[in-house]
Amino acid sequence: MSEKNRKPAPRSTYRHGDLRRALLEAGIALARDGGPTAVVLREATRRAGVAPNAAYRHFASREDLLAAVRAEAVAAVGRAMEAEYRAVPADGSPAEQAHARVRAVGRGYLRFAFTETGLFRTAFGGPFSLAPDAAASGAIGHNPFGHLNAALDALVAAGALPATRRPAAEYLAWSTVHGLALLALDGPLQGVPPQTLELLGERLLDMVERGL
Amino acid sequence: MSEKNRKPAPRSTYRHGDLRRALLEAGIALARDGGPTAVVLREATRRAGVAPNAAYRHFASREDLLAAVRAEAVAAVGRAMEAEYRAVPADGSPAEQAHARVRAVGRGYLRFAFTETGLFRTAFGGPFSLAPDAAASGAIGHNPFGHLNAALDALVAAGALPATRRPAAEYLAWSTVHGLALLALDGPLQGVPPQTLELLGERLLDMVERGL
DNA sequence: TGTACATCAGTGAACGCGCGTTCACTGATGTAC
DNA sequence: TGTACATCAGTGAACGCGCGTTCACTGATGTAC
Repeated sequence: MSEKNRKPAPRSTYRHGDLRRALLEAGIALARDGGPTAVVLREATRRAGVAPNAAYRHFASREDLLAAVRAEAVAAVGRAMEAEYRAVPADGSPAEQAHARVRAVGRGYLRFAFTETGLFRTAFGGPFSLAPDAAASGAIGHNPFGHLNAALDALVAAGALPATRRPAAEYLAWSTVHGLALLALDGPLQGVPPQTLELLGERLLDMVERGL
Repeated sequence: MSEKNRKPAPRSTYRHGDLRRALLEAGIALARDGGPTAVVLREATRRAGVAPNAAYRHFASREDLLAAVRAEAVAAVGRAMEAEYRAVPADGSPAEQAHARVRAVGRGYLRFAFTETGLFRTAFGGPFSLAPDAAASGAIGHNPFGHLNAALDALVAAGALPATRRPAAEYLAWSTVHGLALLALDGPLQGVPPQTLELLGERLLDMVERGL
C-alpha cells in the first residue's frame, strides 16, 4: 500500500518513518506470491530499503514477522467471507436466507483460496490456530471461524438445522471447503480452470447443506 | 526393515549391498517423524553409514529421493485404506455393503492421517498428484484415489447413488476427509484426543453419505 | 529561542549453520582369456 | 585354476549458498532547561 516498499531506493531521511508497517507489508507481498516460506526476513528488509538487522527493532525474529503476516492473511480470509456474506440478497424465507449465508461463507473461503493462493497458504497451509487471542492479537476482528459459527447458529435459529446436529458442525463444514481448497492447490485438482472449481465448490456446498 | 540403517556403524564390506533401499528406508523413517522437510539427503546417508555423495549413485538429487519416499507414503495410505476396506463384513444388502465400503475407505484415510502424521504429510502435505504414472512408478499398485473411485462406482452399481451424481463425486468425498485430516493435523483440531477425532470422522462420513 | 543531552531507530560487518552438490579419487567385484 | 582388466559403488575434501542473527556503532529526533 505505501510507496516505500515498492522501490528499494534509499530513504532521504535517516529514520524510516514506519518500518514496522513497511516490513509487514513487504512480508504480506512475499506471502502473497510464494506462501509462508517465501516470507524471508532479509528480503523484507531489502524491499523496505533497510539493513537486514533493522528488522529486529520491530520483530523479535523471523518467526515473529511471519506470525504477524499470518494474522493479516487470516484477517483477509475473514474479509473475503464477510464480503460474500454481505452480498446475499435479503429475500426468501428465514431458512432460505440462513442457508444462503452458510453457503456464502463457504464460497468466500473457497474463492479466497483459489484467488489468493499464497495468502491462503500462509493463513492455513501450516500449523495455525484461531483461538480468540489469535484473532484479537492482530489489528482485526475478522475471524473466519467466527463467521462460520455465526452462520450455523443462524441456521439453527431459522429452524433449518436440528439443534442436535449443531455441535461440531462447524468442523464438518470447514473440513469440506478446506479439503477442496487444498486439493485444488496442491492435489489432483491443480490446473483445473477456475469456473470448474467454482462449480465443484457449489456442488460441495450442496452436499454439505444436504448432509449436515 | 533391514538392520543396516539402524546403526551408523561402518560396514565391514566396502560395497554397501543395497544402498538404494537403505537410503529409501532412512528417508521413510525421516518422513515418518518429521514430514517431507525432514527428508534430508545428508541425514539419510548418515543413517546408512555412507558418505553424503554416495547417494548420488542412486538418486539424481534430494528431490528425487523425496519423490521416492513420497511414492512409498502414498502407497502406505493406499494400504491403510485397503485394510479398512477388507475389514468390512460381508452382510447386509448390496446397497448397505457399498455404503459401508465407501465409509471404510474414508475411515482408512483418516486413520492413517491421524496415526502416521509424518507420512501423511509427505504423501499429501505438499504438491502431489496421483496420475496413473505416479502410481505405477513406485513398486506399488495401491492408489488411494483408485480405491475411492472403485468404492463410489460400486455405490452406483448397487443403486445407492444416482448415476447423475457420480461424476466428480470422488473429489467431493475426498475433500471432506482431506480437510478433516488437515484440520486435525495443523488446524484448530490439533490436540483433540484420537477417539474424539474418530467420532468426528464418523459424523463426517455420515454427512458425506447423506449429502452425496 | 537556543543549547545539551538522552534515546533509540537504523548501520555495517561479520558469524555459524547445514544444506545440496561437484570434483577427482580408490578399491572391491565380476568377467574374459 | 590363475591372472589382467574394466566397471562402477563408495570416498574424502571442498564449494557456494542465503539464511537468521549478533555485535559494537552512529546519527537523527524530541525533551529539559
